[in-house]
Amino acid sequence: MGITKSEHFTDHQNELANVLKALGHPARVAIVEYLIQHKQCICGDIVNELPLSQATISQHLRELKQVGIIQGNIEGNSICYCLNPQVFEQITKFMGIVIESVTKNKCC
Amino acid sequence: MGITKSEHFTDHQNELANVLKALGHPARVAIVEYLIQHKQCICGDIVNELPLSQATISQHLRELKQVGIIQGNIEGNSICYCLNPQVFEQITKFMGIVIESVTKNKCC
DNA sequence: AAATTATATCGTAATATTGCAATATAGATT
DNA sequence: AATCTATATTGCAATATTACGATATAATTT
Repeated sequence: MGITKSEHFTDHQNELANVLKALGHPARVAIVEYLIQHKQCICGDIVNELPLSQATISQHLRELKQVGIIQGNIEGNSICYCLNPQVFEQITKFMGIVIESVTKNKCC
Repeated sequence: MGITKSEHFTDHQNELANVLKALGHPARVAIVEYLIQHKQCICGDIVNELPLSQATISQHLRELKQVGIIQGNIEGNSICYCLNPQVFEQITKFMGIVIESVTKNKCC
């Protein structure tokens, strides 16, 4: 099929999965890492950095933006993108719960 | 195309992306959450929990196992799965770096 | 206003993912 | 050893993702 049965899962599960899926591509990890180092970017910066076409980079930026990982502000001619901390706090919170749970219990 | 150009990215970027992609599906988030609560599971437990077929659940478990999110130990007839903390520490480390970076710099 | 610069969108091809029925495998029980 | 129980694998259809050339849009500069 290829269609995820989102309706069977909780909002929380769907939202978290969407954010993690958006981060689940090396180009998008690379974009986030670029933003960690350079604080901000325009689309052209990433086009120069990664061996992907402008159209593809624009698409990856849109995906990151759609789930709130980055935000874009119009700045004259171009659009300035930067990281949105809230989403990462959500992810870290989830990971923290997992780690806490796991360290308490030995595996079978 | 549909093919990710992994060869253009670093091992670290590919590995992290693979783990996050594996977590990027609500059914697999649900499986992890089940493991947080119940410490361990066999395939049949998840089949009873989620409205997906046994074949589909088995496939999701395999994906989680492939990237090291869970580990499975043969226990007689069935296979006992549980969470592997190392992978989550890796993710949390990455998220921590992002959050530290972002809180230091205002967005454009 | 024409040209330039920067980004987004459209259309399309190739590949990947999701999901399930059917079947295979393997240990446990009778 | 035949049956049962638990899980994995195979094959397939439907849908999603990835990537890019071509083109559209919109602000900037000449």
